[in-house]
Amino acid sequence: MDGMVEENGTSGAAGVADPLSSAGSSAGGAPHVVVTSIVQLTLPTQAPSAQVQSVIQPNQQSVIQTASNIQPVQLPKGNVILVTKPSSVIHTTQGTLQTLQIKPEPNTILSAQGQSCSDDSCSDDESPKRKYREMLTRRPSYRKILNDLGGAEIAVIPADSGLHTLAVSGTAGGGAIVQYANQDGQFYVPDQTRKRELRLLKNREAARECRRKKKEYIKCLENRVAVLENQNKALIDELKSLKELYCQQKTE
DNA sequence: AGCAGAGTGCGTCACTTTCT
DNA sequence: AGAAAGTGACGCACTCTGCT
Repeated sequence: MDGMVEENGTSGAAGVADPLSSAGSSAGGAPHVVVTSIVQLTLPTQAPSAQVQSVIQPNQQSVIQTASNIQPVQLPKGNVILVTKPSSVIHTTQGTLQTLQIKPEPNTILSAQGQSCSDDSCSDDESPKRKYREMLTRRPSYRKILNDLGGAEIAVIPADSGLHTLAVSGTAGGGAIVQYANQDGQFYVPDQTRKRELRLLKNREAARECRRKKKEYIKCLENRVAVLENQNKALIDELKSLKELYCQQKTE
């Protein structure tokens, strides 16, 4: 039996763009597909299942690390197989390596371009407009990614934020609210203006939060890079010493 | 000191995704 | 389906840094 790697519950997010590589470019350029997730990994020679965590890159070899503090979960059906390279490397808790041959299941959606798709959403419509839309499909939100990674907590907006203040008192913390005088000389804020101000304020807060989460996400990826670089270095060293040992035994 | 360019954060718009 | 939340892109302001 071959090993199988599945992503949990992001089947609707096929073909998402990497926020790092897509920085500064919108619709132009080929989208680089990156999905981060908790995945369920079944190894042929290991325990029935092991919970792993990874940055998965379709069309590329993917390095997957197990996280000992994560409990295995039951995954829903209809998952996305993301690792399609036969020689993807899996790091298990035991530190052993497995080379996996991964085969798409009948109901599999592959998120990388030009790969098999048997889902209803993949019709025969190959119009440029549809392709363009598919290309623009967003990756999951940073909240979702971070939740999937089981990493940093998303902070709750404090109760004394400007948003709350505005909702209660109708005064904006940031921009000015346009006021009008009625026939009695009293000032009032037109409903439309108030709605707009509220929307702008909310969006301001949302943008701030989004940037914070983006930074957190990038930090998370950078940490992962550091870990993987260390592991890579250790593996190279190990390979080197094994080679030396082999050469020694050969010459004897 | 003055200037130019890079880097960063913010507010806003437009659009997508998620929630109710 | 409509509202709310999330986010990419853009332009602007500000700071920092290296150069003259």
